[in-house]
Amino acid sequence: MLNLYKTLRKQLLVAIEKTIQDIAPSPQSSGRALDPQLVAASKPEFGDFQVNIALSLAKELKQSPHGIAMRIVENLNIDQDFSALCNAPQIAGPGFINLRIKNQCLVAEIQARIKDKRLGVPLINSETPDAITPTVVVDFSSPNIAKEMHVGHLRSTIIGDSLARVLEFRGYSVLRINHVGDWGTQFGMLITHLKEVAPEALETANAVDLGDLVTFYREAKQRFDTDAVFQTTSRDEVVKLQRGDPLAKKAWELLCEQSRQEFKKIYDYLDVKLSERGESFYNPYLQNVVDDLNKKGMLVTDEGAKCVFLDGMYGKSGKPLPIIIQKSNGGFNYATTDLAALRYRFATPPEGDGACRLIYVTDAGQSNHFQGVFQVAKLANWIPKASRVEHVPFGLVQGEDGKKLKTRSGDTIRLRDLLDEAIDRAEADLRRRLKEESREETEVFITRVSKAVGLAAVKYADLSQNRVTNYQFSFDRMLSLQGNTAPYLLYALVRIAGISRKGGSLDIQGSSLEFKEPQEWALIRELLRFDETIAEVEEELLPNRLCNYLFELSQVFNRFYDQVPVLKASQPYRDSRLALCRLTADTLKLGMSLLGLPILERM
RNA sequence: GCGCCUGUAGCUCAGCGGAUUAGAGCAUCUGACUACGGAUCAGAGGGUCGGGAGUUCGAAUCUCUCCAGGCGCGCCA
Repeated sequence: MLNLYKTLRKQLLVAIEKTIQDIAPSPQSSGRALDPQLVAASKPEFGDFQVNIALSLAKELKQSPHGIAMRIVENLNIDQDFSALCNAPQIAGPGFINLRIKNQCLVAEIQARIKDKRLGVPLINSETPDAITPTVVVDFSSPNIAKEMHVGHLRSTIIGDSLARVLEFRGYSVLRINHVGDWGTQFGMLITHLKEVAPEALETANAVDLGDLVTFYREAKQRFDTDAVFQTTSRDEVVKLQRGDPLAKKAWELLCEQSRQEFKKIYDYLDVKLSERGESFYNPYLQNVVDDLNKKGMLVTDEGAKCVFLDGMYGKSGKPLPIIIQKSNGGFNYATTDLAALRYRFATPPEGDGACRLIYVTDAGQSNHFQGVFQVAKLANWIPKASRVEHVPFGLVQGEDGKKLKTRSGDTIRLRDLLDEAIDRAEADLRRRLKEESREETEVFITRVSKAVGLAAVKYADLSQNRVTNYQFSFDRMLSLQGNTAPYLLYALVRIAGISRKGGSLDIQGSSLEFKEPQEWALIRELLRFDETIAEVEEELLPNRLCNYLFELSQVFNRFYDQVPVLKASQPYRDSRLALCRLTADTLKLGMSLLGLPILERM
């Protein structure tokens, strides 16, 4: 109902302006930015929208809020366009103005949706088709080379993918960047260690498999933490790599390629598309970061490292906390890379992405880091005007014990295993159900449905929570097929497909719709909320808002389905109800596809 | 110690500064299959929105403070 909202807002502004002039005519009071405080009604019985401005104007105009509300309503009633849109406004409580959209307008909206594949969601450039398509960078997933993806990567991957899908649907040119960890000290560690224990891995492709690499990595990490000599050798190895040493580079390429193959399997499985552009990509730009910061006088050499000190950032013992741009041995680290990446993403093509918005989907533990990086970028004037840089943090994945699942010490659930188990459980559940209902289905059907249900359940469990909070990882909860879960949404879809199979054509033109049941009107209102939900997700980058909406839509639909007959109804109700079914299915399908969830007709 | 985040029903969580009953789901209890798939629907019980203060006509929501938990805090990313 975004377009109705906009229209109403305009009409309200006129009426409020007039009201202010009536009560307290003054040159200052006109022409300023007024907020009509038009919001969705807090309860269905209050209508569709409520206007709250009378209460805040009361003090300023020294009149009762109720009186002001009455005058606003009078002025609204003069407007014939308004009267065509809304029933007579009601004043409630101290001075709220309740608005209810006329039924015929709601029906017209529904008719428009039936013909609109975008279901009311406008394209970003729909009003200015000649404008350049704005580019948004979504930086997500970003596993580390030589490590296996674990449940922590799942959050970044799924959330990032969903945000990218929403932005793409809105018409942005989205760069899905996989900022893989392929360039840090970890590499020095690994190469140094492999030189000793498995030199063939550095010369021959696929000499060891990823599982072994993970073990080597773990060993290397342990040596790094305990052995000072190994530490220095490792760091120097990184510097060699960063300076382009051919042997180090060759070893590095082999390791990357091996990991890449493994990552791809997971991404294909999850139906996630990404462009790999790891940290190493920005290597040629690192020195510039140092030089430019130096020119701007922002660098301080401290204990041999080149640092930026920011106001208000202190470490353990109250000492100012630096952001290290170049290490004492000449190497660069992640702040430098992130700064180089930020510049590249804003820079105009071809030597940059020309983005207007940067979105980083990483765990909340990196909040401080990004805050620092963004602040340095701001001070250095590297963030163009009218552009946005956002860290999209998400909480930890905790074990049943409430503690963080360790990523480096080894006790991690492999992502692949998690997904497989989800699918296995979905399959067992499906087979049990088939037996109970004496249904016969082919193995192909069972495999396909289990995979879709399992993966959808895992994804949805993650997406449906506010990403900021930690979440306790639990197979049982994740895979539960009851309540606010993917299977519930899928089931609503399956029911509609069932109606269609039983002879209800969903190919409705919707030229003569007629509704009479409250369950129909509730469903209509719910369907029309889709566009504002998408707008919200685009702005706040919270996919759980879309999940909530789809769940509520499914609930409202199930109520309608349960209480209002469709196929047995007489015309014109039968076709009108079929139109609602069709629109519900379209909305669910589109919404679920924006979450990256698979869709089924039968389950 | 400092910084960031979180604290809402037994459990998992929604909640856009607004209306005498703060919402879902799970779990518990009670109903509904001669029905378009019951993986559903109707209903019940269950809350000092961590504590306190402040701003406001109005606070779960904004500010401050305290308490509890999580994460981070110099050359890992």
